[in-house]
Amino acid sequence: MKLEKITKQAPRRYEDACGTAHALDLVGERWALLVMRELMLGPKRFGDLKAGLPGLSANVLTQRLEGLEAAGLLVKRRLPPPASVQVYELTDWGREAEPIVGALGKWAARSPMHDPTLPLSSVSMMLSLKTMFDADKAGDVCLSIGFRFGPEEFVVTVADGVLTAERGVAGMAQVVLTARPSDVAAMVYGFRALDDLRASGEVVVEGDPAVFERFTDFFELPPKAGV
Amino acid sequence: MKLEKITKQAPRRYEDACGTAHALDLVGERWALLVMRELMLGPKRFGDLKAGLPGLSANVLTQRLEGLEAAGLLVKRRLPPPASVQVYELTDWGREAEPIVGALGKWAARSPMHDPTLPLSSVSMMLSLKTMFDADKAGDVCLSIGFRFGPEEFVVTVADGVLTAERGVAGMAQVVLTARPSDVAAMVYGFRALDDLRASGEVVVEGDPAVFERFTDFFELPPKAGV
DNA sequence: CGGCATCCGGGAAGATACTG
DNA sequence: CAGTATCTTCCCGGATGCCG
Repeated sequence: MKLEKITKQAPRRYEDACGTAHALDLVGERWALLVMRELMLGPKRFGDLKAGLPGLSANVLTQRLEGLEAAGLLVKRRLPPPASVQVYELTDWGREAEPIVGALGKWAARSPMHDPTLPLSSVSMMLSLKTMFDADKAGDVCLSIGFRFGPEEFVVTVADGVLTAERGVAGMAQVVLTARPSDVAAMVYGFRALDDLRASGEVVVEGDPAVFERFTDFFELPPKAGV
Repeated sequence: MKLEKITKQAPRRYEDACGTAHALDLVGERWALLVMRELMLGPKRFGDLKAGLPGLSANVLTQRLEGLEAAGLLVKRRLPPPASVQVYELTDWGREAEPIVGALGKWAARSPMHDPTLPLSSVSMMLSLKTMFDADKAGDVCLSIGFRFGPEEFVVTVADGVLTAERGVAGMAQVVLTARPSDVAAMVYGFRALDDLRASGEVVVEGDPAVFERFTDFFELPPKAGV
């Protein structure tokens, strides 16, 4: 007897013509924007999404995926054989929210109660690099760094004052780091030294470590607000 | 016997170093960002905030104001005599969220289910003008429009491809409109003609109506996504 | 009237267990 | 692995009432 599904009452909305209010109708529910964040660097499977969002339970993830799909922000797609696996992928419009996600992150980094030492997902680490990159500090330096986070690999390149971060084969880069995302954050934002983390075995470097240390100079956390 | 306040359990947080997640810790609760929106053009009183946010109940507004104050995004201030009235005012850091609020609005305006004919507050109307202004369309035109929304007055100026919108004395402008915010939106975004709304008495113009009609050419809604 | 506390009903979020 | 079903907890929204 589970045919009480007829109700399907409309989701709660701000009845407001303001675009900001409508944005919150679309992505204002808890976890929704973080689900989009996890998809910003490419499609993901249900389980990988859940793994990147500790604290999010499966039923809520299902609801958010349904809502975001209904809004036209993502699509459920089946990868071609031999993978034949179901993934969730942002639409073009969904991807257009990336600068907003980045701007939110940069803005909130000024919060006195922001704790940058908490764990974070590999995708948010990569997006953080894109957001906090300072082109002036980089000048015309040209370099590439590969990151291995367990089975996930990313390549970050800096050239002509532009930083790009994408999924790719880490081994293609000048230097390759094998680390946890939070350790990369600690090094890039100056909380821990590379040598320190290499000594404890938490970070493994293939290639010239000096290239990565140069790379970390391109980033700086913004000053805290108020205080 | 109301000393059961000891609980005070910590607010629910995403335990995530990602700046975006922390932004949602700060302003991710329902209504929080819209409360900030209402304060973007200057301090407001409790009752005026509530009036600008239909559907928001007083107890929830109290909670949001407490949360935003604890986060350092706004301060509760008492106006000097003879007003001697309590108002809520964004901090500098809080005001820095304005481009994010604007970007969210512009992004969400592309939603197929966005209904720009719903009512909206005077503040969101003014912010909408700032966000959707197209400098290329304006060229080097120079003009000023005054808006009267009941007791609230705003002045919008366009000069050298820059639009500013602030509280001020509407009568100082070249043209003054007395209207509801949603009627201004209808004209600016091309759903209704000025003459039409003047004929029905919903909009009153002091000064040259042609100046306002020129003004409306500087705005256009973005194309809908997907479809 | 403005600001805040209290109580209540409904619904969303969170945790766990279960199924194909 | 990819969800669904169920239960509990908590938040949201509305109403009421107190107090300055």
